[in-house]
Amino acid sequence: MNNELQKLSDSEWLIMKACWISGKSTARDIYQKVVKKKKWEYTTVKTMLDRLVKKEYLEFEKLGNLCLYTPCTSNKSVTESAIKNFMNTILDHNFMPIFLYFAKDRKIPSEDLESLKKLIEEYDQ
Amino acid sequence: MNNELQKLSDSEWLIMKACWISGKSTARDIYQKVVKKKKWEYTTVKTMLDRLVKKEYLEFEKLGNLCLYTPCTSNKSVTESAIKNFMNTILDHNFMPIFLYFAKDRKIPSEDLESLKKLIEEYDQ
DNA sequence: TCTTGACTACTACAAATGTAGCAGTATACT
DNA sequence: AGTATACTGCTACATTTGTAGTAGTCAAGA
Repeated sequence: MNNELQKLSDSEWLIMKACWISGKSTARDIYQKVVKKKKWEYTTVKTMLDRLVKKEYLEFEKLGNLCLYTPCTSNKSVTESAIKNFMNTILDHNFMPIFLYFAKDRKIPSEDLESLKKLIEEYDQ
Repeated sequence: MNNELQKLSDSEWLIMKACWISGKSTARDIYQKVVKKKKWEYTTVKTMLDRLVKKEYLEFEKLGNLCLYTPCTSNKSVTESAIKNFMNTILDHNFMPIFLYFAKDRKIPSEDLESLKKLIEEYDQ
């Protein structure tokens, strides 16, 4: 479900990540997480939260005079459609450039390598 | 070099792909390729070409009254930085979601699988 | 040479995005 | 109770993106 969501901008991704980590949170909570990465004003974060509600990535709720925001999309499914879109519009379903990038990236945790090998085995039989 | 280029939008990607395939081309050439995928007006394509010149992805040249556009960026390097940005802002350098997506995608050409295996071998020694 | 069509240069305009500011109200401290 | 704070709701405004339209010019055919 939740299929036809509008795309997220890079900035909105940053906000959503904080929301997914925190679960139901006040604007200030999210602000405090996010400001460590980006020097945004509180109201900037607030604006983006409200836009994410409008885009139906977050649910909105009031507790007294506080605004609470809760993710109503999962990180997993949103990430998946981001990948799908990326493979579609940028890479034309060609995985090689990613694999090359992966292979060149010397910072890869070796568990990733292991998982990948396992996936290939499975896929391969 | 050519490092700090502005990001391309999805639509601009479509145009750039046509440009990379065609090399130096007139606006009409590009339009004819692109219109098969997107029902854009000629002037829409023209506008995007001009924006891509401004963004320094294309070089501009006149031949008589014709406008010629030539890529001055390589598909490879632009793709690479798109991947970099994607890994950065969306996936936090975690390759697993891509691999999972790859593994689930039953339409993968088996050469891709082979190449991936080879890459892993190399990386793994 | 007049007309028609192709091309370009320039302009347009709404929606999305980045980035807040401000005024008003609710709270909490003195 | 009065004052300083914290929050919210609303507004703002420049830039980027999507998507053209139009007027003027050049070239080719009648």
